[in-house]
Amino acid sequence: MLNRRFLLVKLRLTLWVKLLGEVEEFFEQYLSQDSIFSNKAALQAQYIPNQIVHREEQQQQVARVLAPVLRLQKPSNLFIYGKTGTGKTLVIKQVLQDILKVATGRALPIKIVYVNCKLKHVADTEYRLLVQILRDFGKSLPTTGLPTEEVYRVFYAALDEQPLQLVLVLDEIDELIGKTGNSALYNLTRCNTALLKTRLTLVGICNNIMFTDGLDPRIKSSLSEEELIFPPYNALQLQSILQQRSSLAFRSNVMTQGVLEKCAAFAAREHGDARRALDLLRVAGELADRAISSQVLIEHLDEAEKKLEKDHHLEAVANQPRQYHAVLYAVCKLLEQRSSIFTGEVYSRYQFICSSASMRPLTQRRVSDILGDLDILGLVHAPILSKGRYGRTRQITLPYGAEVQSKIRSMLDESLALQHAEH
DNA sequence: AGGTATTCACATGAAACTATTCTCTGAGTTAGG
DNA sequence: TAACTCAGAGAATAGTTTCATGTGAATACCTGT
Repeated sequence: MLNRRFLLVKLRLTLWVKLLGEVEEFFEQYLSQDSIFSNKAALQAQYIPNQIVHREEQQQQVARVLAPVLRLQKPSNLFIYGKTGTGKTLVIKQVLQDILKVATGRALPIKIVYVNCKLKHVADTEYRLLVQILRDFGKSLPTTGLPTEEVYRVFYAALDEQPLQLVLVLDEIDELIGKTGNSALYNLTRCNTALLKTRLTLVGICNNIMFTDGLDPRIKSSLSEEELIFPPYNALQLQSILQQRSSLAFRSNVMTQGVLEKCAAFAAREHGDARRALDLLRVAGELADRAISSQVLIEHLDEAEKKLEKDHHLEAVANQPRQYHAVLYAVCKLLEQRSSIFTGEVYSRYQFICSSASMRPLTQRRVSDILGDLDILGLVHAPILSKGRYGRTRQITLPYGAEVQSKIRSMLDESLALQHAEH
């Protein structure tokens, strides 16, 4: 008995030492090879390059609209539309940076506040938005508990402490409206009537061009005194953007023929999203680096595309609450047997799963919403289908391959910790 | 044959409710002079 | 008497439930030829 144990321990130890040897060897090799990156940050979304290619015109226009601020006159409010990855945020940040540079040089009382309204629990409600802005003024307020009026009082007081030209940039403003309705924007657009010394200029950025349709016309007219649309990049433009960034990010001669072209083509297919193109290139670079290759090859790019898609799905699933997991699990289980299913079936399976995971089941109304949410997240495909006399429901399928599916299923298994096997 | 009424199985909207997190306020308690 | 503690009220917010209404096309039924 003791002998056997000894042998087992010895075996484990040798395995470990062997593994250690391999890992060590990998590290040695990794270090001996120079990284193919020279400045990886240049491929990240936050990076602001010195020159923004294919957006010169928009840059000029934004600058022209906001220029009066330097003469301490209030510029028109500006509204910017454009799909994700069309350079809206980049352009506005660049222009504001320049304005600030000139202003600080001449000690002009100009302040710029940038808020991303999408950030959950940070600036996605009227209250939180104000608190977030106030933080820029060095005032900290509780995250809850105060009446909104009180927060406004502090807000006005802080803004009016001394004469100031304030430019407030609200990125992804549609998120704010979606959640809180018109009131937040209405109050902000009317801010200038309540302020004595300070002038507030609003710059709204939004991905959804249809967004203003549901907006109160009064807000709409005051918010979009000037409008600017950012068109998507085409494949050629994406290519030159990638060219610019890759020359900053990678060492010379790292790119093989055709990688940038293919990368641009991938992204152009998805409505010209430059952010996605850069992500793709970065991941391809990382994969090449990890494989201790001295060049980024087409294979790395293909692999990167798969990895990005898989990571995107897995991350999205991991971030969902438990009830969403239960619904998704019901969908996965039912789709093991059939190619498409309907809401009612999902609900009854979901109830069963809830009982085996000892969770209190939600109502069908709520589950219907959850299915809609999962559809928006791209975790299920659930278009509404009318079956004539047999009713109207969602036809649900899964939009990803078997490999991702099984990963997701095991992730859900773990999260739900189902006691009795759910077959 | 062609028209229109019905029917199904949910989708969708609105309002109300619940639970959580947090601040503010004032009453009660305690410690120190 | 000042400092501290603690419960209760009030507010914002997220997540749900309840109730009511809407929806689109297959099918059933009716009408006129």
